[in-house]
Amino acid sequence: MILHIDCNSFYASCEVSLRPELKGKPVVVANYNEAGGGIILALTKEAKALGLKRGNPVFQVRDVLEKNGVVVFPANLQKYVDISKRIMQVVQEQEMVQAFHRYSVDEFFAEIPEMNKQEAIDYVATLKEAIEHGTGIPVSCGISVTYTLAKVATWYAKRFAGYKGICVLQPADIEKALRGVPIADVWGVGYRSAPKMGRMGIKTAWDYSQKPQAFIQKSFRLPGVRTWMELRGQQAVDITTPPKQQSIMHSRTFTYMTDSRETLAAYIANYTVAAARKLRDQHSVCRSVTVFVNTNRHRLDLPQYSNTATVRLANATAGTTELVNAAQQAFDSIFREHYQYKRAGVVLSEIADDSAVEQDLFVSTRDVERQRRLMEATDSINTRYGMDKVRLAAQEYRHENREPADQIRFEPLRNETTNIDDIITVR
DNA sequence: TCTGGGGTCCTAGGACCC
DNA sequence: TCTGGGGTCCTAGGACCC
Repeated sequence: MILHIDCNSFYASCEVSLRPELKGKPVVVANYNEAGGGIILALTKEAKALGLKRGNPVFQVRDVLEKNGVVVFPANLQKYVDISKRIMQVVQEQEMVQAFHRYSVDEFFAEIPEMNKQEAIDYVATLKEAIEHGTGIPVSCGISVTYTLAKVATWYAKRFAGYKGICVLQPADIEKALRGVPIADVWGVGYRSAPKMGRMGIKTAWDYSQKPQAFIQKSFRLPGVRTWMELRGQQAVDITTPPKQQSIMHSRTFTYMTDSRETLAAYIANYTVAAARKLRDQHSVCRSVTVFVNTNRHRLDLPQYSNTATVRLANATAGTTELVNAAQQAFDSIFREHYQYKRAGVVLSEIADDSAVEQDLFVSTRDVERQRRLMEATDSINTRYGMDKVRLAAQEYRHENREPADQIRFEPLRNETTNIDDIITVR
């Protein structure tokens, strides 16, 4: 049987677990942005009760936030990853858990032995209690025979208080359960396919599962067939993640639009430096560098332009200077004057282990070694004294002189899991 | 004024080959 | 010049996930 564990309002729960006095209060986590906040990423149920939703731009809901004294935290991914790993530890200490996977920062899958419904509920209740006691994070659990059905079970566990956060779907329960789930809420069905399915008369997960396979194949291709099989109780999804990441991205939406080539080039350099650092931290090298730029897609009154360019390197590398050079080259090939740019980013791909670097005939091993030592030195200086204390000239740029926005109040950024100065005190 | 960031997988179609 | 039939490889873009 497949067990799915889903953390409730994960980012918000993390903040509340470190600030217990906020329990029962409306709390949201939003990504921080100097212009007045980005979008809401997670909210407690008290915040949901105020009508707030995931994805709301902060500026649109500031009145609701302020009037109700909602506590707003800036998103702190590293902290959430740390807490996620602690949850993983707790689960792995439990008996009978096999093939355990962390699917995402807030979701886990495991296999558990066959047992009857009541035994499964009792077993998972113990596990759920261990997680909540060990980390302070409330979770919902679903159990069924495939990954997709286990997620359907969790969908019920979250929605109906009667389940107390645990729902088991046995084969006999599946038809009734699928009849109650809108097709758009099924794992693997996104915002593009759901309306298309609606026009075909597919309203629920059950409707989908009853279509002929050939029809599904023709309309929704392989991913659609996998979802179809899973809903019919046959495992078709592989959730094991590749051991190494295949691409590393760093991108940002700017506070203000800019048409300046120099400013954009400096941003690109910064993003490349950040991505290269991530690459080295996982002991990898990459062979291609992709740069993209976008204008503001919400400003339909302005001319739109989006483009992307990839530069393939002669040799895989993790050296900042080489990667920045490649990124600048890619950027130069797609930059166009007179557009108001709003977003840009860098993607490193064709990633491999740094132990298996092919040697370039034309670069001496001495140069490679010097480059490696330079990266080690800059990384350790920047780790100790702060980001970008040592940087490339290409990263410099003039800050645009703009009035700071009338900002909503964010909680101070605290790193309780990684910074000794921020550690919590327990009495 | 202000609208996120980081990923994976699949496939159609172009560009080649004989 | 055009025509057919049989392939392979690559890549941009779409769709999905959190």
